[in-house]
Amino acid sequence: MTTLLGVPEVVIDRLPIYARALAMLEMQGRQVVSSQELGAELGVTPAQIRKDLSYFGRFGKQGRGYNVQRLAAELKGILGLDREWRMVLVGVGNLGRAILSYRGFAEEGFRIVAAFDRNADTIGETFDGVEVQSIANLPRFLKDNPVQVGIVAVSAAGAQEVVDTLVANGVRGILNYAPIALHVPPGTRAKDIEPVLALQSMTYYLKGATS
Amino acid sequence: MTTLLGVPEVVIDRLPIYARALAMLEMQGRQVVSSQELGAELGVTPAQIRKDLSYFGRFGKQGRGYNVQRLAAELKGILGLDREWRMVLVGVGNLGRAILSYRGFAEEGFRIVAAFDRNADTIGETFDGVEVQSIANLPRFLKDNPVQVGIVAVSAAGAQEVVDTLVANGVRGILNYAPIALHVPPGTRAKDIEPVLALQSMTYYLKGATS
DNA sequence: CCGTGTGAACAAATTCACAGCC
DNA sequence: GGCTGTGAATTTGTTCACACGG
Repeated sequence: MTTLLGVPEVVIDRLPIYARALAMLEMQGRQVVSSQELGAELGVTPAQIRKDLSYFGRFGKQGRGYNVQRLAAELKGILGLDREWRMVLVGVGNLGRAILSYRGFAEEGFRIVAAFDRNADTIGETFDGVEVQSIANLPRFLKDNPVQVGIVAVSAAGAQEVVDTLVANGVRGILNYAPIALHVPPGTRAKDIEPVLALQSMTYYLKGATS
Repeated sequence: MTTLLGVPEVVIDRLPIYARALAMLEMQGRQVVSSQELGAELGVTPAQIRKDLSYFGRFGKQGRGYNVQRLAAELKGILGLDREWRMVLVGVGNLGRAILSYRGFAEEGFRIVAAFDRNADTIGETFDGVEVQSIANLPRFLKDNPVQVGIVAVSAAGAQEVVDTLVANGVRGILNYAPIALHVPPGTRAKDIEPVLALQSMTYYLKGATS
């Protein structure tokens, strides 16, 4: 039981995985689950689940396990998933359009409220109900509208400048699809979505295999 | 200096980041770089870079640093990026189509050689030069063609079955876009691409912020 | 004098193992 | 008897600090 501010980031990164599994169990009508079962499902040790949860409280009952509905709700609360989050997308090329059409964000309460691009051909067009604005409008938009997360889907060359604009206008969460290491000030969170990097480390292990 | 088989996975996961930065420096015509500079660029300590590299050899020169071209080539060799990798895509919905149209894979030597879906309306259509086949063809295709990686872009409900088919037919690398924890046997590598999970842990830190 | 490579020191994360409660 | 919650033990990963070569 450490102070709330001191929860290791690896723990925080696992909580959404637990939350997702619990939501699934909840849908299946499951009432109770043990750390044993949850761990088997997720490929995690039961002790790790119990330890992770212990940072935030005592949610289980000895001899029984965890109430699925209760724990699911607790985790949502801890993570801040009991509210809607507003995001802007910057970069509406191929990748940006795919992001706009992806239903998974909205389903989990992450709403893309505006999209920006610098390409004159794209500005003014509408994709999945979002009209693309000039990137010149981005600072004003951020001043006038609450936005918590910026999705960066521009090229590596343009990404840092976009991030600087987002950060300068109060956006403290960045979801980065550009293939570059971003620089963000303390207090800002950036997460990289990098399928190519994932493949490039996987190949190390596949090298030795047949085929 | 540990045995090659014992390199920690976290180290392997960082190598592609180094490789990418070095490729960039190389394009800029840079000859030499120190762990200091590289670390500043990537937000990593110089000691960590040196330690990571020391698992594989001695690539630097005291007092000088690393030859950019040489180190870039070494890392590519270590990771197995000096060859082409063949992948199949399973699931050609919205997400699958976005993956097919993504140029980033091919640019780094990862080629999607076939795509499969179970939806009769989609089978036979062509996206970005790849014709969609019935998922019933998947086992035969894998027997007849060398494929190292399977990209899973089906729903959570269908993902495990797809993975089982891939694994049963010799695919040892899985790039998973489905929002579920997969079960794979030892010797198989699975990596999850999960933008929603990334957002859901980010919100923990954003909760307290203004706006 | 600069920067690598690396044991040694340290810090972080995971797992163990068991007391306590249902 | 079953399973949580948690200190203690262990393992894993990171950083230090310096001998050595250029």
